Amino acid sequence: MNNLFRALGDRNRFRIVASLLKRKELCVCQIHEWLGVSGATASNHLNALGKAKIVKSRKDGRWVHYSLDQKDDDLNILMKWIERKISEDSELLEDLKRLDKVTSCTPIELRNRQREKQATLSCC
Amino acid sequence: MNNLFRALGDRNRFRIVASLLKRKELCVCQIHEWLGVSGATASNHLNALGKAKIVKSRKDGRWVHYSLDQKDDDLNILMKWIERKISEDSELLEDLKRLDKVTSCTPIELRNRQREKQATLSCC
DNA sequence: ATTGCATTTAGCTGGATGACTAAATATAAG
DNA sequence: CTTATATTTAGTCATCCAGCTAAATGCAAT
Repeated sequence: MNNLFRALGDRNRFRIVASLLKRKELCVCQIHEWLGVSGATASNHLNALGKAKIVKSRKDGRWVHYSLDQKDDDLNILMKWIERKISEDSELLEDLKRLDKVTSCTPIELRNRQREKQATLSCC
Repeated sequence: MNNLFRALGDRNRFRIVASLLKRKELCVCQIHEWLGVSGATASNHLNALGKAKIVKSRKDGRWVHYSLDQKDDDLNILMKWIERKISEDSELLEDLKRLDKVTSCTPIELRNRQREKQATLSCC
């Protein structure tokens, strides 16, 4: 029981949950970039959240996308509670704004753009 | 925000919260006895929960009684959620049964009984 | 005042854990 | 097949923290 709270008690893991409440699905490299920690550390945190049944993963080529695991109804209620608290937390909201910058110019999209516009040589 | 969860993430602090959901008010020595940790450790955990605004204390002579701080409505909602989860957690329920043994023969009551029945010399 | 008990504070220690880098694995693209 | 990239795993290190004991504080009863 307390393991759930332990998983949510780490600042960066909590930020991950907050980001997934906002963006539904994020890959490891996006989270790694947003948190400002190494990819390995991001991966470890996501693994910890997975063991706590808070998130689930989906493999897509060489990327692994994580999202909130919504199988448990009680946990969904808790997540709603957290979501509401976040909406009152200006510091965290500010933090989450920076998430947009990461997701608007993600490695995936970057690669796609590069592939599409290879001839024109335009880049973000 | 995550500090709340961090406070709840420790096994013994979570047990304290569970005990206070069940018994409304407990003194340090009762918690110390039930948790099976030193009085100093119990005191430290209660202090940590106090800083997280989860519990409040009331001084009564040489004893300090702790109870859930119910000033924050959002926190009350979370506590209700926790209470419901506890009611489904057989291991923790079993754990809480042992709390009755402590509270039914607490230092306070023990002292009172000793004082009252000093002549008869009967004791639990 | 002195003694005794409840609690807190201070100081210490071992274990847990979050961070890193490097190496291993997996997959996609050339 | 080779190279490049994403992720995970392994190993290391520094820090945090829960536990302890001992000492200090606060209170009440003798």
